[in-house]
Parts: sequence; C-alpha cells; structure tokens
Amino acid sequence: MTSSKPADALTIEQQICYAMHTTVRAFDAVYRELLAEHGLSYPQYIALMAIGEHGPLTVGALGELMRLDSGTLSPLLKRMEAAGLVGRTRDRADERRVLVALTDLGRDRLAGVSEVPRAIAARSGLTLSQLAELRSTLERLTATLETARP
Amino acid sequence: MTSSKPADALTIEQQICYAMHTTVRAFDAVYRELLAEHGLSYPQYIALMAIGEHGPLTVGALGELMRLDSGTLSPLLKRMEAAGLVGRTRDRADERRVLVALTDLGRDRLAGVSEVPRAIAARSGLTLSQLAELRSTLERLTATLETARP
DNA sequence: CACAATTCTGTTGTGCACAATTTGATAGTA
DNA sequence: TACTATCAAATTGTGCACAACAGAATTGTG
Repeated sequence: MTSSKPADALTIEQQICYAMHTTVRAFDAVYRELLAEHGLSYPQYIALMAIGEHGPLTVGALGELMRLDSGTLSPLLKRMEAAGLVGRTRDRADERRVLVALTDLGRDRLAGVSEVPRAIAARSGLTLSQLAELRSTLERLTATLETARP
Repeated sequence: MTSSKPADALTIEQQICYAMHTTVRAFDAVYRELLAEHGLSYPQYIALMAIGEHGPLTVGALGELMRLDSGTLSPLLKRMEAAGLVGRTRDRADERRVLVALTDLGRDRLAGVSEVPRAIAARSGLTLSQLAELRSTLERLTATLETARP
C-alpha cells in the first residue's frame, strides 16, 4: 500500500492555496502579538482603520471595504461599541441604515497603533519596494478573483 | 471635525494587511464555490491533501503542516471522520498519539478534486511562472515571519 | 394612494481559529 | 517502585466567517 505519486502530481507544498494558508497563519500570529496590548483583534484593527479613514460608514459600506457581510460585522461592531471604540446611530435620512463612527476613545486607540504598519514591515524582512510589489500583485489578484464571481 | 490626513500617513488601502485580507477573502470565496459540490470546506480540502500525500499522520504532525492546533484540528477531523473521509486510530507504539489516515472514500474524494488547482490557477489570471514567483515570495515571507516568533 | 419589490441590518446555525485547561500516556529520576 | 516532569490530544470559552432567514424601511409602479 505505497502511496502513488505521479511525477506531474502537484504536492501540497507546491500549491498556491497552501502557501497563502501558511502566510496568513504567520501574519495572523504576528498581528495578534502586536495588537494584544491594544486590546484589538486583527479584524477589529482593520475596521478601526477603515472607519477612521473613511469617516462615518454604514454597515454595508464597511462590509464592502472589508469584504464581510452583516452576519460577521454586526456582532464585531457590537463588541467594539461595548469597548467604547465606535458609536452606532441610525441614519436620519434612511432609517434602515446604521452609521458607524469612531468615538474619541476609538481615535485615541487608532493613534496608539500607528506604529504597527512599520513594525509589520520590519518583521516581514522585505524592503519597502518588495512590499509594494507584493501588494500590487495581491491587488491585481484580488480584482481578478472577484470579477470572475457570479 | 474634518479628519486629518498627514501626507505621510498610510491609508488602509496602502497597507499589506488590507491587501492580504482582501485577497484571502477572494480566494476563500472561489475555493468555497469550487469545493461546495465535493462537500469540503477549504481547511478540510487542505487537510485531505496533506494526509493523502504524507500518509498516516499524527494530529500534531498535521498541525505543524497546517499551522493549526489541536483545538482546531480535533473537531475538524471528527467531522471528516463522520463524513467517512478519514479514520482515526491510537498509535500502538505511543498511546498518546492518534494516527489519521485516509479511508477509501477519502482517497476517492481526493481524486475527485484533482482538477481544483488548475481551476484556481485559471481563475487567478496569473501565468504559471507568475504563480510560482508569488508562491516563492509567500514562502520566504512565511519563513521570516515564523522565525521571528518567540 | 396602495402594494409589490428591493434594500439594509440583525439573528440563527454551522464551521474555523486560538488560549487556557484537562486527561491520559510516556520518560526520567530518586 | 514511586514521583515528577513532559508530552499528546481533547475540551472549554471567546471571537471571526458565511448561508439562510426575519423584519423594518424605502422605492417603484400602477
């Protein structure tokens, strides 16, 4: 019962899914470590930056930016609201919408994590131009993967 | 209360974490779509390939390959066992260990998803050499991120 | 105006992920 | 032998993710 391995068979180590998977695990661990002292999870960190940069956002607009649906964002935002980082208010103009905005504490927290990108860049061992090129590749890849969707 | 944006501030769109996050979301959606008809989740697909390629594995060894701990793998493997894809047996030589191996059905299922890597490559819009280069970059990045860990 | 269709958010159920702890087995040492 | 330390897997608790659905508000059409 020896396992058969044709010469043209892709081993798991040769597949893009495995490379992406292990890289994400590694990034996740480093972000977890850097964000722990700030009381933020990785998704909360991204949400904090997105809201801070794009002002008050509806849940749907934040979901488009983060590629998450309401089933993920609603409980995540409630936890951030409970932590005092964001405020959620109904949009007067359209009562179906909920506007999410940073509180003063949220802005302070955002300022407190401003050195994280630099720390991540250092940990990655890549030069700024290598990072920029990787980012560019990932952006094109994301765009292609998303356009092919039904 | 206009948001202040210094010229040197990184916008979220310029950060590697955001690019990785959106790419992972996009990959996840495509894999979910391709694997749905086979009754596999993305982590289950990776586990299936890893076990099929590296023969019977302990939970710990599979965890090293997949960068997952027992808290994630135990229930995942139990679901795969319930689906008839893998068998779990205590290692006679060391009763602390559990050996995970593919069943005949698991091998059939693995053969059934053999075209997935090619489909993913096509969806990515990248050439084989571009994919290989991206994979190489990710592998080096993963190695660096993992070595810096305490 | 009435009413059907659409839009937006939230809830429920299932699966994936880790930290912390528990249970059981092995190895090492007095 | 007994005692400790270590190791492997499983369990528990919390958070993140989607699919499917529910409910309220808005929009479009007659």
